[in-house]
Amino acid sequence: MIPEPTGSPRSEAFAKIDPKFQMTVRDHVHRTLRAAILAGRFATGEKLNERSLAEQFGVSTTPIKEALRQLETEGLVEALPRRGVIIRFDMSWAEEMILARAALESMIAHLAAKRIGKPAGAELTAIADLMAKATLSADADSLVSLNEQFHEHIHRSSRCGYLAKLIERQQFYDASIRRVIHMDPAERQKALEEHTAIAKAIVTGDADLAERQMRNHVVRSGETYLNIVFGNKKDI
Amino acid sequence: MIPEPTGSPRSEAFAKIDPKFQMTVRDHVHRTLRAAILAGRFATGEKLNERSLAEQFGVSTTPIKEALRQLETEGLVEALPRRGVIIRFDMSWAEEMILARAALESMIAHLAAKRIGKPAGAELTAIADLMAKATLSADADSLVSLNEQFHEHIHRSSRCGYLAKLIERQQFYDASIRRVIHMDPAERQKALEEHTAIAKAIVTGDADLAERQMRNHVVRSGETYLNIVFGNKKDI
DNA sequence: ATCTGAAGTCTGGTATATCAGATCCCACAA
DNA sequence: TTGTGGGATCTGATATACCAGACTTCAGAT
Repeated sequence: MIPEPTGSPRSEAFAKIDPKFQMTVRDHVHRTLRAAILAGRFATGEKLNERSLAEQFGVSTTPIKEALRQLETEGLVEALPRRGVIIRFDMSWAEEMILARAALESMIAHLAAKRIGKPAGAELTAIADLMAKATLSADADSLVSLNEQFHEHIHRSSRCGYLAKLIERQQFYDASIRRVIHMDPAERQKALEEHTAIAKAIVTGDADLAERQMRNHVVRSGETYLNIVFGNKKDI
Repeated sequence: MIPEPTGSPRSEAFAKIDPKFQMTVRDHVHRTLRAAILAGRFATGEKLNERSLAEQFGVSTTPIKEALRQLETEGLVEALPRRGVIIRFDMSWAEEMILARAALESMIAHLAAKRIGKPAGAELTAIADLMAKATLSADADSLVSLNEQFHEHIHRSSRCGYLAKLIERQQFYDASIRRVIHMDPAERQKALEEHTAIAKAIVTGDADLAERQMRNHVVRSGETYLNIVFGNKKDI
């Protein structure tokens, strides 16, 4: 994610830092609350109090309000005008987030298969090869990182900025949970097979196949995450 | 969209008004800005000034900031910390919104085909029949309304709240533009055929067919809208 | 003429104040 | 006991104040 310098005059020039990296209070609140919600630390329907949150974070209500507005647009909380916001997240919501990601990620895989070039295709294959190695050596940390690179590379190859952004918001598990999933040898092997197949389909330009395989991959692995996060309970 | 009373004691009882209907300043600003952006009244990369917007709307900057936060999460503007927000919308963004909607709407059609019951299926068929009548009589206004009902009904039948919400945000054209599109007899006929086919696939429970047809419908009609809004110019 | 950098200005980020709708409580009447 | 209603309280919505980072400008140096 390091931005490339736009025609650096000297080879020793440093890359510009991306303004996005700067942290503001509202972003911190947003990320923290989002993580807490997705971790199930609030019950669906639970009310959030702006003043109380402001006090807990040790800030004023202004950045809290802005963070809540973002969560609202993401669909994780619901705003009842003049009454406050309530949590809107449970297992069924997570299931739908998986479906949304499956739909979008498969669409982007389809486009990537159509639009990827020779060099980018080679890179994708290279990432898949590294995944194969990491799977053999049971290197969970590398797998988590490679997984990210893999999907990120496909996003870039599709040249779809909007879709890529949209997909980012459909993730309800974080890196620590991803690490857990990669500890299981069977799961590791399954994921590798899927990734390899997806890479092959994309590189060979088989858009429809890439789409189907990506969708199945996201749904299947998503269900695995679902079981980890919600502990197999199919209640409610 | 009238909420049904939860066990009204008297048949004469009034239905509760949905709190969502209440309008707040930030919602008004949000909708207005969103419509303006989608109507192409700002150039991509153009900077928005909070104080200037506040003055134009005749309000303080607080609701403006909140509205901008929502637009940011929707992906229509980009926030550069401590530097402001810039517009992020052009034809390619609109194209991706169509693809997103196609992906999500087809996923929801798939689920609706699996989950719809007898009575809801009959209602869907009824809506399709009304569409046929309105198409024959060239009633553009009814078609716009029925179109909304049609998709809304499928959303409800899929029992997917999150996906339905997500889809709502992928619309870059408003009712007035929809009316324009329904003025064209050829387009009207094409849309009717697609709607009829989708309804049939859903009612008969053919999930995969419903999915494919919905996707093609959204992409095709989306391209028509694209041509109207961006006037066929394939530049940039 | 070009570059540097210090001062001034602009503008987003945060804190605080105020208002009004929503909710809660409890006395009082039927 | 149950239900009504008025007032106290809570809390979200909005306005305003203030600070600090970002940008602009321009004088002075090279």
